[in-house]
Amino acid sequence: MITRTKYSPKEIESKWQAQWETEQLYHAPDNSPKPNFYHLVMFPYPSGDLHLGHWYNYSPFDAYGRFKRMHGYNVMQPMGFDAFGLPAENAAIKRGVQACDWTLANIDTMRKQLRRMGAQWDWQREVITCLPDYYKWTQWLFLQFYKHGLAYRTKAPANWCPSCTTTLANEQVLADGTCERCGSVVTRKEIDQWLLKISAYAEELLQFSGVEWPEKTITMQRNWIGRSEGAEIRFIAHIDGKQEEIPVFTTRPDTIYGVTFFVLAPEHPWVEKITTPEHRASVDAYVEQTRRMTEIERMSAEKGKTGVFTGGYVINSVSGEKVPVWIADYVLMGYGAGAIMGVPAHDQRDFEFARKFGIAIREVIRVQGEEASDPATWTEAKEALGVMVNSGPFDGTGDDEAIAKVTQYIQEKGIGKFMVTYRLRDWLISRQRYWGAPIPIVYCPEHGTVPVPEEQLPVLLPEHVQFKSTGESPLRYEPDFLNTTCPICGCPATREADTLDTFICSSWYYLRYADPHNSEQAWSMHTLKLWLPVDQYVGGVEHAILHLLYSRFFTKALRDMGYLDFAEPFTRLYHQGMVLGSDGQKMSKSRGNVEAPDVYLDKYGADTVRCYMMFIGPFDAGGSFKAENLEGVWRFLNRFWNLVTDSWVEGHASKAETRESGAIERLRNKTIKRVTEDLSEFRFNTALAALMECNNALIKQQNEEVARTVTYRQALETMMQLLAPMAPHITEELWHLTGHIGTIHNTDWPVYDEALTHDETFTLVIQVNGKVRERIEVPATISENEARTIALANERIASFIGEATVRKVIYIPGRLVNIVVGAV
RNA sequence: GGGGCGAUGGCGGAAUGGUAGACGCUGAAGACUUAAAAUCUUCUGGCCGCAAGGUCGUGAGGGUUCGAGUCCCUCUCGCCCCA
Repeated sequence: MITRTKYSPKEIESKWQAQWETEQLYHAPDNSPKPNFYHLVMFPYPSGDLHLGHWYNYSPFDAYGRFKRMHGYNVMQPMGFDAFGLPAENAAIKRGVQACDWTLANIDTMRKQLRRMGAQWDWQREVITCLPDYYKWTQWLFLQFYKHGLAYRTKAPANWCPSCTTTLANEQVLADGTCERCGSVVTRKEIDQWLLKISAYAEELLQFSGVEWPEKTITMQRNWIGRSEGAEIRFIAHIDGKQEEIPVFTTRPDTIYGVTFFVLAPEHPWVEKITTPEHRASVDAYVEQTRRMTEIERMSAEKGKTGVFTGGYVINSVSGEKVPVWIADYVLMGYGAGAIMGVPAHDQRDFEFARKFGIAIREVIRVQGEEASDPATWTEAKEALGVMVNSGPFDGTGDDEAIAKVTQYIQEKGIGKFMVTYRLRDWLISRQRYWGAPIPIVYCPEHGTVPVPEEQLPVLLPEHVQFKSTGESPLRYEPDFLNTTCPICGCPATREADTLDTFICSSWYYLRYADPHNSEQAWSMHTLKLWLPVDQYVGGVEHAILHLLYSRFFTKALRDMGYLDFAEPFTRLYHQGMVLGSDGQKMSKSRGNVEAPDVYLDKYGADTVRCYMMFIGPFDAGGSFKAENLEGVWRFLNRFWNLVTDSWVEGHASKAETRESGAIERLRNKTIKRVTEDLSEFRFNTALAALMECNNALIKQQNEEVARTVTYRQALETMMQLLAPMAPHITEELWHLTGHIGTIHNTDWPVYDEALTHDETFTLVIQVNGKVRERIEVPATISENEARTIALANERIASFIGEATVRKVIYIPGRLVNIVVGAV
């Protein structure tokens, strides 16, 4: 016997959150007898505000984790903070606060907001990447990469803002190539920087064995890595009387006889040597002009080709022909060899270039069956494979063997070789920034680059620094930090003043969650074996390339170093969609369509907001946030609350069942099936719809006799359990109100009997020529013959058939009869 | 330019090749109320019809099929990724 009460989420939600926390209900122990399930969502940047996007992402995620928990798994669902990065530094510069204080205060706020969700976060495993007990191991990992030859330092171009006198991250350079802060044109500057050799894993990163990832994400990574097969061919240059070789990479060695010019990237070291004095001025000007441009601008197809002649020539080592050397910005230093052979007839970009500068276009590949034509009349390059023509000894070599034949020829002659190149470049990890993990390297005048010994880690980041706009890390102006001694000889030495890209921090956090408090190691093999790889990973598709590729690289590299024993970090991956403003546009302050969840939390409580997020639509599709639609979910939860409390107010259930009990039991089984299947497949919206339907059906009968049966109450109890993953507070409260002991979240997920998931009758649809003409309620057990007979005997149907001849009768069990009639 | 995804009522969205529009929002009418809110009931794709019912209808156009929102082809528009 209970008393009728009003659903007041405010009271029950904070009550249960406190209770769960006291019991540490959501801590996943390492030594559970249950099977472990590692359920991970991408950790947030601590902006200090848990916005609607987070709610949209985390609500269904948590519901799925709870669903797995009720299936008997020891679910580890950790939460942490990706806490290094620019916003903290900008806040520090702008408002004079310390980056560390700002970040930690934000984390406190967000932790509170995250608690209000009532999600099953395992707070005992929290990681915060900006704290020394975490970044100590980030630094340690860097040293392991260094030790294994996977980290190296070299001069690399960085985005440089001449007005702010600082380097910028790629993300800070706007699409038009200007600085996001001051609007000046960003140029490129060569600086000594650290890189990780991700390219060494290019080939393996193309493999995705054993992972269940969205196909499009796999494709995006494959395209990003950009494997291409071809040949390296060396061209001959005569410099200062000496014969030199310049290699180029081409995917089309079969077009070698079509080379009519040669292009070097403006940064190519040979530019200096090959340029003749009379072209020096124009070449220098062009190089300077190119330096001001971003790669995006350079590669832009709309821009039109530019370039200048160097005055120099190289010799095509296959044909022996002498061709002019140009420089042009469409050739990038970072890809291939930084030089290309220009084959205007069969490469569109070369074609455009040749047209613009009046360079000859020579056809050397002809698609079979095509007539010879004058390339001067072409409007575009012919890139298709074909038979070699105008190619000396190779004339007539066909499609399938042309590339192989030429490749073989150059290998034999020693003027080139088969080669695979990748678009993927090494990962530049130096940031001339303060708020990141210091790179644990010391520069000694005697011993050069010296790694900080592991036992001296962490290299602590000073908490109070001065910011100057010199374009260098602020750490360079912290003598206490910068000045140290050489670990080898003890002489005065300087520390590396750059910090690590924050993507390094997030490339291994999922490993640390397995063993977050280990002060001896980054993790122990033992705990890793318990939890890794991540069973289910949820996060935005915007990380399809960077974070997800870097993490895979880390995993593979660490496997090869012997620190772990699996090849892929995330077994199953799911991308949530994006939640939009009520106008269907991306939420942004400038559009004025930003919605803060807190308002709705105060009004409706977390359960309603959670459920609404799931009800918007398919999880991977995203959708518009519409405040008025919260009402629907709110009403549903209230109706459910009232139904349950009213039902139990009546006291004990009656012993006798009624005629309707069977239908209730069928409804219960049907609902279990629908919700189970929907949640397994991340279809939270339809799972809720099924529960709403069930609720509506039970409400219809709440004043009938059947409402006092054990069966009816059992249906309500099942509903509490089915709803529990999505609305954890209200269901927990009702579970206890209705006399249950212990948390609903540890109960076993309801099971259904397939036989009871179908009604005893169904609506048989009768069609004539595919048009629905009649619907008849028939027993589920009806035979085909009976169904046909009923259909043909039906009066209405007879009138539709009229005098026509019945040509065919199609019967779909459990659904319909279609009578196909033709003219008399 | 290439690749991918999508287009269903006033709105968000449901639909193993088989009853299009579940579920929810909005709107309308009614009940309760001094009144309002909340709640409850009924209706809510267009057109014709008093009704029964008919008819059209899933971006456009073709095709396959007894039957197409669903499969195939062409096109339009939108979003994402790559260039």
